[in-house]
Amino acid sequence: MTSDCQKLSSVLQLWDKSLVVEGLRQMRNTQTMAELQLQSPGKQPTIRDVAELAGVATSTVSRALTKPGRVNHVTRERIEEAAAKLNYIPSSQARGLSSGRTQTVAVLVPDITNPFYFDIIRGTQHQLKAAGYTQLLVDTEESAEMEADALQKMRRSADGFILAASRLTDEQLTEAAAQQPLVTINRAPAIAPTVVIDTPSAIIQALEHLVSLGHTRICFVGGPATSWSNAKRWQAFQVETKERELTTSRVGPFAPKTTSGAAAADAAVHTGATACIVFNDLLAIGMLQRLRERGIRVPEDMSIVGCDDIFGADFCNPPLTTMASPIEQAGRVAVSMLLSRLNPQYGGTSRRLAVMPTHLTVRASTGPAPER
Amino acid sequence: MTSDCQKLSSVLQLWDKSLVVEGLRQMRNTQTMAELQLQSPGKQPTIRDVAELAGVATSTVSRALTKPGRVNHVTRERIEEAAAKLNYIPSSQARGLSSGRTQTVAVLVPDITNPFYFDIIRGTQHQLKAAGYTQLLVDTEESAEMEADALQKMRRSADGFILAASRLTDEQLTEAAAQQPLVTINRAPAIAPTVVIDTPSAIIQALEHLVSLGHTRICFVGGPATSWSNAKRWQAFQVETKERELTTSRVGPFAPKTTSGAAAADAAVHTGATACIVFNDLLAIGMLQRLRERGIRVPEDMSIVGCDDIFGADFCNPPLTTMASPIEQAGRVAVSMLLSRLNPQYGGTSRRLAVMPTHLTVRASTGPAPER
DNA sequence: ACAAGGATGACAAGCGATTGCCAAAAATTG
DNA sequence: CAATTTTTGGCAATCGCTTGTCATCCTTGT
Repeated sequence: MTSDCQKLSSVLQLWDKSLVVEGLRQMRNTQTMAELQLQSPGKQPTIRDVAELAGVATSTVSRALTKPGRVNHVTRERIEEAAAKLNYIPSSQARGLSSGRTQTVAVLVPDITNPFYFDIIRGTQHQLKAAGYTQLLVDTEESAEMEADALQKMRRSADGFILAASRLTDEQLTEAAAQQPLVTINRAPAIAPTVVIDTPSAIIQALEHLVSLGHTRICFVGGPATSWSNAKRWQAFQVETKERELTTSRVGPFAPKTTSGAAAADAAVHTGATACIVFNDLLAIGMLQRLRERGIRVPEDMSIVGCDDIFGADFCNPPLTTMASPIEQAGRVAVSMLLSRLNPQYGGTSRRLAVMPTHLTVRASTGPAPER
Repeated sequence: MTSDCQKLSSVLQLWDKSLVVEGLRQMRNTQTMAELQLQSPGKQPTIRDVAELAGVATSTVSRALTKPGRVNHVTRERIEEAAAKLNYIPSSQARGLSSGRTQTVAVLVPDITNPFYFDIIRGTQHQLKAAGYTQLLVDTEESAEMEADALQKMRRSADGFILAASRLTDEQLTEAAAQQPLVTINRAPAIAPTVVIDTPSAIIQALEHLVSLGHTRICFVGGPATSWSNAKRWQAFQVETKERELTTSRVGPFAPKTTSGAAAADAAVHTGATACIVFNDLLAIGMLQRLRERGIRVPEDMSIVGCDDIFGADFCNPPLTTMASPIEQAGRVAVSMLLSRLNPQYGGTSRRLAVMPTHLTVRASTGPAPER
């Protein structure tokens, strides 16, 4: 992959002249440590080792460590001490095998590189870790097939699933929800509990904002055809623009990536609209770039409203007016909905639907409609 | 979290008037399906079910599915057919228990929300999936302690580790490397195999670029104190600026976030430098914002060079000149280095060091030095 | 046609935990 | 102080799969 020796040595020289020597020295170290490890037979301490050291049965160790109260206070301390001394960590594999639960939740997102999902991932990650669960991140690459596949393949290895912006059909989703506990994000009309982001209401806010700036010809720049939120946003857009007697147009579908922005911008300009409501910020940012290239000024000639308020929306040029919502929190709520289903004993009232509020964040990409 | 009923219903109305009904209907569906499932005793088909259906022993099923060639061609087909019919998925738990390998690799990054790591994550994810491994993402929140902790806690559940920009001390790292297979990214002087991004050479390119633009007073804006790459970049900066007899200054350390950009910008301006080489793009973008607020023009009054070429570097204002490198590829290479260690049979020559090339991407944040 | 050898598949012993069941010990009660 | 209840901790059976060992069967060579 990289041309090696020559480049390497010059680089090393610059970085750390003693690297190679250092490496060798430490190599030797390892050797020694590895040997030390091999003295003890099975490398990792098992529950048996702990039991032996503490002078109890393995079952007692297991209970001491998982069922507080089931074991005498003082015995437990002795066990914990032994466990600590051996640096014992229970094998999640073995634990999962016998208990049937993996303490793992899989989070499926259409595209890891989309900053929108970053926030969701961060939210789920936090919440899951707090509950002692492990998160399994899966990138489904915008493909319903991969999504269904992952759902199948991992049904044994995850206790539950969180589907962000699922691309599955309603039937697939219903079926999947019957097979395993799952919570969706931004996908409401399904059997599964859902966290939705209230973008329709955001659309209203955006439209009012644009109307107040004097815009009358507004274009809806659509996202992926299979996206449920896209459909809902379009629906809200239609209803609201009709009420307000605005002239509308629609272009798309476009992939939710900055690279699709060029085509989207050109199409939008072609409609003659003076303002666009764009499926998401990624696309909107791409449009901004293209409009700038074409010499179309934002917001003087064209106003742009994005959606999601992702990383970057505040520092692009011009900064993007966008429909913001607590995405990270959506992730957290999704997790707690899922966990309350997985552990009905703890979980309080497990809701079937959570609606995350949205608000319009006005920045510099929207302005008064151009005079005609 | 959200005010419920009222808002909910209004939202539902807008979205899907039949949602509730729909929900109930599907609820019933599930009930039925769940019942169906309960008819078969153990819910998920096991290897035994497959063996029975195919008329062979479980061991044969196991071999047919994992050791191609060990089982007769025709028997295998029969088994595969049976497995497919039952929709059998082996339990990774059980498999791991007996085989001792989890087919899982943990990737530790200091901050999931940093776009730099996004690319790494994407790279590792791809490569791991291709090799049939599962990726476990861990956010260590820039903390050496959490990192060490995760390394301990997960040593049973992961076959190997990839540490991106590890915050561990050399001793900790050496110890960790002795305990389990691990590959580091951007952390060379350690026992473990490493993928480094050749930023020192990028620093040279950046300096040459700035010099060619007439800059003589250059400021190094430092990142986290515990960051190895930061140290190396500073080192390269020092060496190269001395050779070129430039006037230098250094500010920092700053957290690698846009929010730290304000302080960084103010400090940099205070040094009187006309150009900055900034630890990373995140910080640089933050500085850009602050400089703009303060009316300091970029690049007319001050040139800025970032590092990493992250998402956003191309559309911030002005677009950022930055030291780019194939980050995603770095992730991929790290994975293949790790896997070649985990599976010595396949793996070819397992390198101990891979150096990723860098190049300067010049955009609009650098320009001629201001006249004095 | 028979012995040697390789291919094939079954048996059974784990892997490291959990957990139902039960007996011994301790605490409570009358 | 005996009887009863409650704790406490051990035994052993699983969980679902892998793998070492070994018997069987089918090829071959002679």
